[in-house]
Amino acid sequence: MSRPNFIELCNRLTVEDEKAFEALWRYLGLSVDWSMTYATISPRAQRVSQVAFLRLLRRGLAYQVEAPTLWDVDFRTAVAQAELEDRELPGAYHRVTFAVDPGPVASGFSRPGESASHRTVEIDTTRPELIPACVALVAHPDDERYKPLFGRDVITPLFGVRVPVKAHALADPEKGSGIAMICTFGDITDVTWWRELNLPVRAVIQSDGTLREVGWGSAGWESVDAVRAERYYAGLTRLSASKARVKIVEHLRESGDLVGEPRPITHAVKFYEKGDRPLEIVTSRQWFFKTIEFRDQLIARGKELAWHPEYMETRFENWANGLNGDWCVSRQRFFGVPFPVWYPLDGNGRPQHDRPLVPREEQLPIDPSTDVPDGYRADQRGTPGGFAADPDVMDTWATSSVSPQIVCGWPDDQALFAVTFPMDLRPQAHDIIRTWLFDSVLRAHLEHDSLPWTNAAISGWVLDPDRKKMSKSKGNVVTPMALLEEHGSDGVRYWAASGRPGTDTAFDTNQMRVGRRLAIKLLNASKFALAPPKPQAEGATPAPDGLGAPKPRAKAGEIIAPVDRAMLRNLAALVDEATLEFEAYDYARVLQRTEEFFWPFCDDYLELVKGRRYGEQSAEGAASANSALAAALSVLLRLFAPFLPFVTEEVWSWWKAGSIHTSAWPTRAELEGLIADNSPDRRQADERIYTWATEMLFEVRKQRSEAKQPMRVPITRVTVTAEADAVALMAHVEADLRSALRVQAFQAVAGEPRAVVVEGYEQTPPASELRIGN
RNA sequence: GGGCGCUUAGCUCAGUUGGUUAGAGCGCGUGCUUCACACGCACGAGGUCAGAGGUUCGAGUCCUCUAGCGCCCA
Repeated sequence: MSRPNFIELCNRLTVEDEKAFEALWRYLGLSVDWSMTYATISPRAQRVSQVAFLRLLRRGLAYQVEAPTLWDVDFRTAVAQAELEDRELPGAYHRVTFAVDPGPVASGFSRPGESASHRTVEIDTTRPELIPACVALVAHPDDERYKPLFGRDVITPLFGVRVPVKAHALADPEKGSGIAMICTFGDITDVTWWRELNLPVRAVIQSDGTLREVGWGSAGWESVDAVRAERYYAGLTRLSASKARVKIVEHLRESGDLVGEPRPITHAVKFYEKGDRPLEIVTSRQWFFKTIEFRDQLIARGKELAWHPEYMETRFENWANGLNGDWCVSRQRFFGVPFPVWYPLDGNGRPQHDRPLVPREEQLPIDPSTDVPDGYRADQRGTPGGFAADPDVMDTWATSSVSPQIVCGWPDDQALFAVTFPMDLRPQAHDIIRTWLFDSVLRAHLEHDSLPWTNAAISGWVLDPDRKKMSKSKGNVVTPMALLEEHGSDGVRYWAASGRPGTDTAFDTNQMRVGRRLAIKLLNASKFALAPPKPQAEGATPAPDGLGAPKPRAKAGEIIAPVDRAMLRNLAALVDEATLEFEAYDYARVLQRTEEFFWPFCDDYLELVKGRRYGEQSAEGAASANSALAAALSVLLRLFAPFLPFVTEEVWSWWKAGSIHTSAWPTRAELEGLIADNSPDRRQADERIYTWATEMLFEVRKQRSEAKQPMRVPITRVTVTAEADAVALMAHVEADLRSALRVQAFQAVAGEPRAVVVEGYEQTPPASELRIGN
């Protein structure tokens, strides 16, 4: 399949996947501007990505170099440090003998303790197949055992290559025999040693993971016995590393260079996070973005960012401190944003990598594999004196890291960019702090000398019901659409919102059911709050399953009842609290607190005002309740709207114009403004009355429950004994209580201690007594 | 090996700068068709706050150590 055809198929798949994603997000009620979606492969994203790349190139912050690079032999691509993961694998230490080259210093003269032991030296290696790639041995500078060897040469087994013995602090005296073989390249430490000790390259692993052909005795591959080296190496060519290992161990055994038997161990091996075979390190030409030299500035940016939760900043800093190289952004793949670069070909058709040809910014995006650089003709592609495209594409994070710039219109819509960048918020999970977040901070720092956003809200993971991380390979992934259909989007969102920032949340359908019940409760409470005074009145048309607007609307009026005022003021306090908590990104607490208000609101307040608002007392009393209910409902709906967007929007549509989601956030003032007198004395008095009422509800309900009397049976008389000022409160709520509790008469008596005596149920005998207070 | 987080009722979790007798939901038990809601209502049982030490008049909360779990990094 050709590269353009492959890309075309990927694009088609992308379009399909995006449809599925968008359908899911819309179903979930995600409140984004759907006109501004983008894909990181779209022309606009490619343009931003390429413009940003060329600007870094011009400033010398993007560079290419032939360098040892982490390489996945199956994906055949370079891999960034951020994409690594360690996996514990069984391996084995092979103890291998190197002969010490007598050299000029060994003149029969020996020091104490130096004897036969320094005619050979034994190293331990887990990768004997890399012996042909060995360029030195290394031990710790303070290691007395090996000090005499520093500066001398040894001869590699089988291949007879003369290599120096070096000292380096990274060599661990505790590990194996305390002296290690440096190969080009077995692991990242090899790269460090190779760089810091200025060693030559003698690479044998190719990009497909097999051993290359080697001309033993030729330049760079000198051997004390090239014929013998050739003989041992012949069978290794084109074998994979693991097969070559088996073969070379046979050879070592035969030559007597293997000491004892391999000793099995378990050790951490670096993998590409998506890969199946250990990473190799191969030398190839790659593009890098300068990162290391900005480490301190990036850490400072991390401190400047408002993290939610704050402790996530540590992860950022740890990552920045652990970086040991610039960011390799080349990927040897087809589908991705191409590097917008060509190379002139010399007379022999060889690309001149140090003289890249770049397009003008206004030409971007381009695909160098199909577009032609200025000054060339299409038929010069790949011909001597012509040009060739850079074959690589960028790391996906290289594009994702400029997503704020993509969204904010950079560099083409300066007006939009000026008002939107830096953005307010990056929401993301903690596992990609080292990639998406870190890289985005880097790019904004380099390009705009600023943060890309002011806040980072770091979420946890959704774990499976057994608290295991969901992963495609483990097969414990739960696909959301079925859930949304079963529990409703509001129910699923309720569960999701209970996960606090930074905290992993186990998948819990039970919480979804709770959320669904809350949504239904809200629907029903709304139906009541908005119902006309007489439920059976003509024109009232409640829909069968609770949907639809009851009409005509309840009659409003001045709020005169103390319990109405107290409820509204409590709600006003909740609004203040919720506003502060939202501003602190503590959304889970807003939901919790709103819910904590809502259930007692239903169970106590609604019950308390039910009779009054049905007109049992007075028109004024009913109107007061109606006004309070309407105001409370309007505010509660808006507090719940971010969590339960669908049910709140439904209820809103019954009686308000426009969408609840574009309505103003509730304020304390809009509630307290409905109340004529908010003086401290009045507040306190109303609050005492309301508390008294809820205590009476509780006491009488408790006794009715203990007496196992159904609600339909009226209570004949309740005698309340309390201190005189408490008894005085009864007058304000007695009518409400009679109705809510089905009590025919209350009698309030001044006295101590407090007691509530239920004197009888119609058609039932005994009175019971229970004390409250002390 | 280093760093971060977690450990509170059977389960999932709240618990603000230390301050009465540690809370909620689910689940559980008892009762209830009460005209918004049985996807509901009322009431109830249920906790040595992982363990040990320390600071304090006072610790779930602060400090130290230990154990277990999880993540990130070597």
